[in-house]
Order: sequence, then structure tokens, then C-alpha cells
Amino acid sequence: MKIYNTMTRGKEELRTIKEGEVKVYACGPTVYNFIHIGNARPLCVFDVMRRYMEYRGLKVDFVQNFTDIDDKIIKRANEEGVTFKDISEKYIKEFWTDAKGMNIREATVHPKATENIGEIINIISTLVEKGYAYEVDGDVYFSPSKFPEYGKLSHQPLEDLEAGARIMVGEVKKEPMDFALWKSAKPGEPYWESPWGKGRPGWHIECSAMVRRYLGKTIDIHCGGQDLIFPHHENEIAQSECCNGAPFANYWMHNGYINVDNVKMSKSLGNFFTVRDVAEKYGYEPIRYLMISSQYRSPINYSVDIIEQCKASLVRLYTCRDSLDFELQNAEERDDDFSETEKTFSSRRDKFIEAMDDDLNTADAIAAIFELVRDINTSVIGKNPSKKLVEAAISIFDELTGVLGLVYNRKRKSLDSEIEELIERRTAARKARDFAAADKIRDDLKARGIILEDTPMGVKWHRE
RNA sequence: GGCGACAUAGCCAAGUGGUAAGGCAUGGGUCUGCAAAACCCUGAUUCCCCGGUUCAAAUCCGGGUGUCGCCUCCA
Repeated sequence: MKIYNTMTRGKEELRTIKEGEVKVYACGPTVYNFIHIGNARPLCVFDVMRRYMEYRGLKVDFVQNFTDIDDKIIKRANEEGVTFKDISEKYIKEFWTDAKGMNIREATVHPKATENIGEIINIISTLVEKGYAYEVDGDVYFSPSKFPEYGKLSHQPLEDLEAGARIMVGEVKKEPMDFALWKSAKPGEPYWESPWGKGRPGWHIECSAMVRRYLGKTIDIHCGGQDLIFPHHENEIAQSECCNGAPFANYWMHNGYINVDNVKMSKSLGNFFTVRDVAEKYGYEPIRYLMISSQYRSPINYSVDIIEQCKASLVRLYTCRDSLDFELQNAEERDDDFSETEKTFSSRRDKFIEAMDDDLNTADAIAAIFELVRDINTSVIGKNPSKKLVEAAISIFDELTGVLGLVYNRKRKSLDSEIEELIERRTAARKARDFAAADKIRDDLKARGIILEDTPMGVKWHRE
């Protein structure tokens, strides 16, 4: 499979360090608030990437961190009069509610910054020893000017980056581009003991530490949002490569933004929608669908219209899958020859794989699924199929939608007996050609969220 | 100022040299007691504009226009 590498600005064949295995690190959220749908994009995209790699037979070692100590968390804790841990724990819990809602699988490990202070201090110490970092009054800074390759990911020479750099009040840096590895504790702030006194880690260093501890000095793929390219990922490279003397990551993958009214959605701009709010109105699955409905590097514009379109598209998938279940109940054990149909199915799978192999072209992959749905609707549903054919259709449908993590929300509760009785009474009424009575029951059930469909095989129902 | 991305039907979105996938919405038809679902048909003579290369360009080259992003915490 090919993936686009930000470092080389081109698509490259994925060659992993160890045959059959891939080590992936994805930057996770800073947990000081509910996640917004901009945060949802990397979650969905890289979850799909992982599922696809496993589908293709790779063993995926996937690490995603939580930044659970940081200025914003401390600020929030102070505002609410609680500890920083109260905040981070609360929002990690809320994160999981949303992540599970979107069918995001748990990573192999979800390390937290605060659980890796020892490793962080080790790396900073090495950097100081090697002369890449220096201490001033309990703060430790990294000097990008000591790393000639600085800027290689963002493709900017240090001088150009410097033009926009600012020195924050209270920082005692030698050069504008220097960034903090360790921050000394101000009164009332949480702290850890270190060779430079009481303090806490800077933002960038935690990822370098967790990558090395959980995956090793060199990993296959490092991913995250495009806004992390600079400075976060650039700094991670500098820290890790200076410390370890080894390449940090072989491939860099970055997802595009979610926009609102054509402008980037972000917490700092305040123009964001939380996953929770959108999910309460439209459900979680349309959010996931939206995130993978276009290629992961292009921007997505969010709007109510668009999320409703996603929901409508999903209905087509659900209807097909539900109809297959219905057919399965009625299908006979026969030995029909359906090799032609299977050939068509498998050509859809080929298209799906071809699309996904090309830098995760999920839009094309979804198109292949919709083509499969048409095949199924045309040659299986309502065609008195044999049990084996229905099973073959279910199998490939679940296989392909499963790789994208779609159609996961089909919780069918069995109908209670009262409703079943109503359906039977309606059937009797139809038989007696008392359509007024029959339609009344259908309308009543619809008001309760149960949709009835009459098919040659009997009454089919589904929930709205 | 430096670096970069994008511009395809009403909307979303693939396609990077061979004559415009897929989805949503719309209109018509088949099926149905009526519906629903499904299926069939319908829609860009054309891919922001202007030049150029080519037998052939949405796709390559040059020049415009417009929108957005990074360079500052942010997915």
C-alpha cells in the first residue's frame, strides 16, 4: 500500500521496519474539554488506517497518548477550583464516551504524560548532556539551531521560521526558536521533582518520551493533524533524533482540517462543534461517515446539511444489511450456482482494496461499497436467494463495511409482544381488505418509531 | 514576507493524458390496495478563467482569478 509522506511530499510504498509489523504513534488530545469534531477526524481516519492495515495482514502496534498535564488543563482546574487530575480524568472519560460512540477501537496503549515523567526526565538529561539543551532558572530549553535538520518536516529553513517567533513573557530563552522541555513550577502549580528542581514537562517532549518507551527509537508511522506539523512534530523530531541518534519516524501522515463556513474549526477560534452535541442530534455514526467520506488530507466543510446527507447515505447501507438479515431468516438451504454473482462481489472487493491501497482513498472505497449494495439489492434481496448466497452477501458486506468501521450501530431489540400482535392484526386486516384499519396500525407504529414494509416474504420492520 | 493546499452537477465527492465513479437531493417510470424499500431512467456537451503542448487534457506546461491553511496554543 502507498501512503503520502509529509516528509517527502509524495506517496510512497509502505515498507515497515519489521516485516509484517507496523509501529504507529498518533498524537492524542489534551484533555481539558469535550472533543470537537475537528478532533474526531484523526480519530476516525487513523482508526480506519489501522483496521485496513490489519485487514491486509499487518500486526499494528498503535500508541496514542493523552496529554494530561498542560497549561490549559491547569487553567481550567483553577477556574473550577479542582485539581488538574480531576479535569484530565473527567475528560478522558468523556473522550471514551465519544470515541466508543464513533466506533474507535482502543489503541494498543494509551499512555499519559504524567505516567512518563521518568522517561521524559531521562531524555531531557541526555539532551542537556549532549549540548542540545540548556537550563535557565529551573527551565530547560532546546536549541533548534544545534540541529541542522530542523525544519525538514515543515520544509522551512530555521531563519524563515524565526521571523514569526515570539518570546512569551517570563521566558528566558537564548534564541527565539528555542522551546521549553521542562518548565519550573510557579506557586500553586502541580510539579514533579527533577534535576532542575520542581517543575513539569513541556508539551513536545512527552511524545518523544512515549514513542521511545512504547515503540522504540525509530517507528514506522507518526500521525496527527496538519496543525501539528509545526511546531509540535518538528520539535519531536529534533528532540528524539538529537537524543537517540536515530531516525525518529519513517513516514509522517497528517489529516486535513474540519472547516466551518470555510474557516478552520478550532478550540482557540471558538467556532467549534463538540462531538457530543452533534451526536445527540444526528447520532455518532454520521460523524464517522463524514470523516471518511473524503480523502483524509483534504479539508472538510462541516454543516448541518452535510451531516444530514451523511445520515441519509448511511440509511441505504443499513437498509441493505437489515434486508439481508430478513432474507437469511427465510432463505432455503439449496445448492444454487451463484458463481457469477460472487464474481461481481469480488470485483467490488478488488476496487475497495485498490482504493485503500492508494493512500487510504476512503471516498472511492465507499463508492465500491455502494456498488456492492446495488449488486445485493439487484441479485439477492427479494430474489428468493439460497441461504448460501445470502451468507456470501452478508460476509462481504460485513467485511468491507467492517474495515471502514461503518454500520456498527444496528442494535435490534426484539419487538415486544404487544407490537407483534399489532403487526399480526394489521396483516389480518389487509387480508380482509380493511385497509383503513391496516393503515391506522401502520401509522400508529410509525409514531412509535417502527416502520413496516410489506414484502412478498411477509412484513419487514425496522426502527427509524 | 516564506512555505503549502484547494477550485469537478443543487449539495457532498472520486478521477492526474484516452473521452466525467459513487452518495444525497430532484423529476419520471416499475413494483404496491396505498405506502415504504428496491430497481430502471433522468441530470456537468463538460471539470474557475485565458493561452500552450498533444492525435487526444478535468488531468501536463505558462499566466490569471478566487478560497483556505501553516509560519503562535490548536486535530
